[in-house]
Amino acid sequence: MAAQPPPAATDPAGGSGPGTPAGSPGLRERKKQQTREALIDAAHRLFLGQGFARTTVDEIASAVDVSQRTFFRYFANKDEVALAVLADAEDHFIGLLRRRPAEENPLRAMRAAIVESWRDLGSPLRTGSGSVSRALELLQMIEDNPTLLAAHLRRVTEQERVVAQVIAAREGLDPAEDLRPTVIAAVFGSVLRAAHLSWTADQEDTGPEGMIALIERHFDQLGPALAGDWRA
Amino acid sequence: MAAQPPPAATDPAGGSGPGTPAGSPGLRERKKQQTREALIDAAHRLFLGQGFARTTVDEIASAVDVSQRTFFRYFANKDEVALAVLADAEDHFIGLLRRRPAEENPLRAMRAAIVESWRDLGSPLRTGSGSVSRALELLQMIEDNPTLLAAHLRRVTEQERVVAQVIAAREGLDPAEDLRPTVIAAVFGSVLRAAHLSWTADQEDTGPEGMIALIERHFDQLGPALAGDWRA
DNA sequence: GGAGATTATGTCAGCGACTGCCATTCGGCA
DNA sequence: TGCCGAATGGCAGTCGCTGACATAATCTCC
Repeated sequence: MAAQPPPAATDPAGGSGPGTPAGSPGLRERKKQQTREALIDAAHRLFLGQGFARTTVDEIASAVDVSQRTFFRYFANKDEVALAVLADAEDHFIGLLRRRPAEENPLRAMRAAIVESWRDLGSPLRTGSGSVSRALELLQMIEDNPTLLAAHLRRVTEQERVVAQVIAAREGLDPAEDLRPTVIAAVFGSVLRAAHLSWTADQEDTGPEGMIALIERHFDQLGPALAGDWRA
Repeated sequence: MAAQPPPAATDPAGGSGPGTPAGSPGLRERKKQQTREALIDAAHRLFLGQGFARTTVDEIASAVDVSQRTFFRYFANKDEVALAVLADAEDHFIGLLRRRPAEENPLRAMRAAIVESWRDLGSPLRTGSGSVSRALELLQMIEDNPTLLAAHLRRVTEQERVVAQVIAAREGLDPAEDLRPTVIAAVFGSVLRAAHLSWTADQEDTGPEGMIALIERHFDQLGPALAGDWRA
């Protein structure tokens, strides 16, 4: 959904070439991944150091020693490089959701998948140690920057559409007919966002366990919140 | 929340001057409102006619015969002029929500307020007849434009925060302590957005009643969607 | 291992959004 | 009428982003 170079005009990355049997990526492919990651890295360093708005694309590009034009062939805009790692994490989550057992009801499946997803983010498997604390810094930065926040929310919304499709498929429903998948996906997104907000508000609990606990707390409020009289 | 000139640097509009006892707005004030509305009008005409991206700020400004610089004193960016009328409608909704009777439970209050709000939009009271069909065109345009959609979602999210505060106040709760207001506000936002999407998808039902019916249908799916097994 | 087809990269020119600065004009008010 | 503050205009400049074309690197196949 977002792991690759994306909306850029000529798409420098993209699946391993036509001839390559997907066995080994090939030199060209490896180089592309390399520059992509270098760009993300440099961008994050600069963003966190001097702020998103005060960092120009030229700075990022020359930090990696490529032209500005090349930067824009990897990322459609400045926002995208900032949100790239989150986008990757979201893709990972979707994969996990798809693999949840079919017997689980939708809400349980989503909850389990998101928890798994944060666990994985904390494990040493992921590239770049300290992904979790970096994620926190990123979320903080996003929350502080209107432009970034807008772009992030758009991404998240798009992801909700995908979640709705997955849920509908699991239950054998047509999303155009039955509103429940869409509604439940939206509700799920809401709970997540509320949890993210809490996480960035409290500066404590930076580990993945802290986030997981927060997510579960918010999930647990869903029933009570929807129940009739709160003062009862 | 967004009815006035906003985040612009020097804020050309703003409450009636210091000396003015708020009785009559004064010429200066009237002129400002006038240019503001003229800008919004011209912008919408151009956007709907030739597309958002293909309309330059210069075009909008010269259509109203003001300088580009002046445009940016009224609106912080091109997005804002496109979303201005929606922002006003949202403010109206918040006002209605505040006036709902205290006995209603939160979800009922929100549902009633949003329905009222759309009714009002359809009534001849509002400026510019055909506000509703214009709203539909706007939502369509927003949905088709990534940048606009992002900006819109940010606005909507900000509004959710306000809704959560209002709900918390109604129930005498502290939003920092009790997660329920935040969660329910988010859920409400989700339902609305899902309804908006349906509205722009189906091209029929352009009247306010069509939208109201859609909103209620989505609300009604909330319970079933959250209930355990969908196949039961 | 080299010719030729692909594809990534660099360079350049240009548009459009947005901002700071200063001069000018206009409405409010004594 | 004349002063004050606020709104406007004009201008120069930065930055994000794009199209077009030339160059250089990789890949493919013989």
